[in-house]
Amino acid sequence: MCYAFTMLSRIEKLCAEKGLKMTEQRRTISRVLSEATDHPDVEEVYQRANKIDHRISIATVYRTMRLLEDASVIDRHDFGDGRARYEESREDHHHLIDLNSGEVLEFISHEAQKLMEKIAAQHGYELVSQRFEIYGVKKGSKTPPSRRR
Amino acid sequence: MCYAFTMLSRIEKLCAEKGLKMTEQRRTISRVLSEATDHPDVEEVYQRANKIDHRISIATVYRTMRLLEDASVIDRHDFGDGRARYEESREDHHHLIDLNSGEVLEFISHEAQKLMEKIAAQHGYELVSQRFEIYGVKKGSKTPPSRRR
DNA sequence: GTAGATGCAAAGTGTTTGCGGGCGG
DNA sequence: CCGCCCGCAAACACTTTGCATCTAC
Repeated sequence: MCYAFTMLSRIEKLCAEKGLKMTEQRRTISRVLSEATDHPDVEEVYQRANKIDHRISIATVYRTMRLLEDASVIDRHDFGDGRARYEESREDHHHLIDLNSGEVLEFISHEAQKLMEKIAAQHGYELVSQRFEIYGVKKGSKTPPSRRR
Repeated sequence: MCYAFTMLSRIEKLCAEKGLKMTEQRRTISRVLSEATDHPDVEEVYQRANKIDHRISIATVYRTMRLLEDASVIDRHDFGDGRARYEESREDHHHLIDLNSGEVLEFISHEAQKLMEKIAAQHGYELVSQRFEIYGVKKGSKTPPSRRR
């Protein structure tokens, strides 16, 4: 239940580190993000934040998302639909995108992690980030439709 | 040496299949694409095509890229810089993106391929496409800089 | 009190599209 | 010659930004 506490400590840590102000808008957006279990886009975050506090503009959402992303508090993803999707940062998980429903499933694969590091090393590179995404349709379903914005 | 032949046969096959016209513009764009060894974006393809035949507009490049992509003649990628990058379709290779130079290295990994199929299957999905990308910096180099458009 | 945050609307970017004219089959 | 294709410019979707105002510290 200590969502609020958990979330605040994380954000406050960020603000302390970077000397940022903890405004009402940032608090609201942070709350929305820490309560989300999906991968909302900016518009969606904006809608949810607006329900809580309608004095919030989409420009602020964009600015705050970038802020939190730069601080590594959230991760930005691009699942191929032309806009950014976000989630609180966590380690070691990847995504399986259902091309029919747009639903995003998460999975963990240590194998993948090790494989990436190995390949990076083989090429003389240091792994900074990676993308390991699977796009598929439920077994037995028909149309492997055309994605796209 | 038979670049033109190889390329034409591919495109002509596509045109035959889909009943499309082989216009001068499409021929030029196809030639540019089959000669490329990198992963040009639309602007770059446009520049190269324009050098060969300046009666070509960027709108046509966009339309042709989509056409070829839909026909699975080329693959579209998104390496996180906000625009689409293309290459002739080939199987089983993935990308390592140098975050400092933007350079894209290719590598093959059967392990990755098998891993993806396994994971998709485990979740009851049929693998349609995947993304296996490594973003890194050369070992020993400093700034793991900020990407972004 | 002041640096930094916000809201608003305008500007940017990459991409798509409606339309009249042009060209390949 | 007919229908698909092209160039042009306007429209789009998402994101960023300049400026005046407001607010957390």
